[in-house]
Amino acid sequence: MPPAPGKFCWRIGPTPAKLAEMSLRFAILGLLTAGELSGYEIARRFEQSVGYFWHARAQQIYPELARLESEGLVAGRAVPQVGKPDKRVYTITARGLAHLADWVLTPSPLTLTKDEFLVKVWSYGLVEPQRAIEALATHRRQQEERLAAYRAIEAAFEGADPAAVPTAFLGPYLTLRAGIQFIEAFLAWADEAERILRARAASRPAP
Amino acid sequence: MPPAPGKFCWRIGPTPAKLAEMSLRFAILGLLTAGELSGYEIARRFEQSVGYFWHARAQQIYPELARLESEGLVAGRAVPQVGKPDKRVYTITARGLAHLADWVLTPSPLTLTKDEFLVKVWSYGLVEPQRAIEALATHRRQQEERLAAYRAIEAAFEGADPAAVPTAFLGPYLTLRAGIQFIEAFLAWADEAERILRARAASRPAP
DNA sequence: TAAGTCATGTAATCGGTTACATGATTGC
DNA sequence: GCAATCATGTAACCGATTACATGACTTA
Repeated sequence: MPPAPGKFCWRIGPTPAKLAEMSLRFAILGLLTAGELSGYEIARRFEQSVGYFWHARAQQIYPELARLESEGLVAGRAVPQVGKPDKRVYTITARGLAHLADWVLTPSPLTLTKDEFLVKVWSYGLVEPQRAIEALATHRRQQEERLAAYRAIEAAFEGADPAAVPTAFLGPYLTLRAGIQFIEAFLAWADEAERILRARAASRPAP
Repeated sequence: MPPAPGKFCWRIGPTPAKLAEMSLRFAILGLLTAGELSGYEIARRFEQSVGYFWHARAQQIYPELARLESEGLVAGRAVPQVGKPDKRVYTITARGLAHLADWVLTPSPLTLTKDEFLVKVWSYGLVEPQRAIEALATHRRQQEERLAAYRAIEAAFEGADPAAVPTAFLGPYLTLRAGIQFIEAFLAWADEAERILRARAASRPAP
């Protein structure tokens, strides 16, 4: 017997909230608009530029691809290989494309950020300013490395008029620019924070 | 019988990766450095400014407080109330404070963002520029609202020399500034994106 | 011979959400 | 009478991670 319906809510199937939040399938569909990819290749993309705003491990991708195929949103095809394991590559179907285009225009709630580093910054008052400055510099270096990687990708678009980027590259270009601008904002904030921490280190030397 | 140890890894207890990632307990400890709070009050804080970089629902907070207390990192105290349900308030202990101060200086990996909105932007090439512009504007409005809320909080610090903020408010001030600067970066990006989309809408009118 | 890449998966677990329960008080 | 606020929890579920398994080929 199914669980008894709640006092104020009778439902059949998954909750609307869940249906509205399944970004993984759309991230995969989005990647497939650029062409045929295997699960393995999709996993690689999530480690690169796309990783700035979404990520998934291989173990999540393979079952999701199978689900998408069973729903007719993607079509799989086995590809025999020599010297490498055989693979299965997927193409987005017309239905998949329509499904994605619908979803793209639906409003998104503000992202619920979970930033471990900022949780630490929240308690910077507890530690010696000099130690905080060092921790900040460590994090800054990581962000600078990522910025350099994104700038290298951006160079591929260089010279082209941003307004005339081929349609297939419009989304990738816009999200890349978002990534670059957010990292630059972090660096500007880090400068400000360091100035404040230095002033405190000077006025209250380590005990 | 416990599961047989793997080929390359014998372990006892939770994995190191998990131990290094439990930010919720430290977010709670961080909130308690400002003074005694109940689980309910902590949940409220996660809905406000702290929510910019961490969040948790009440159902997660109550068990975590119990765990923190059993580990001696916080101390709970029952408070009888009239006209309201009784509550239990928690104070951070000396051990909890030391534990938090240690963690604050450990390096953090770059945050693995999951931004549903940017997943949509990735596929903006699929839709009419005019529809994309509208979707962008909707999201922009939400960000502007949040910015206004943060600016109101910032006003409380106004006039004070940022370098001379009381130590207890240093972390909160720095994270608030981070939130403000990230939203401003989003707005600057949204301007750029809108310009690009407008240029495309003009050159290729709706079919 | 050890580590790394290509390629796809299963099993156990965990962190977090949704739904629900309870119950007094205050405001519309 | 209905909804909202204050206050604390349990149970079921799900999305995601960790660990592990397999196996051929390449590079140091």
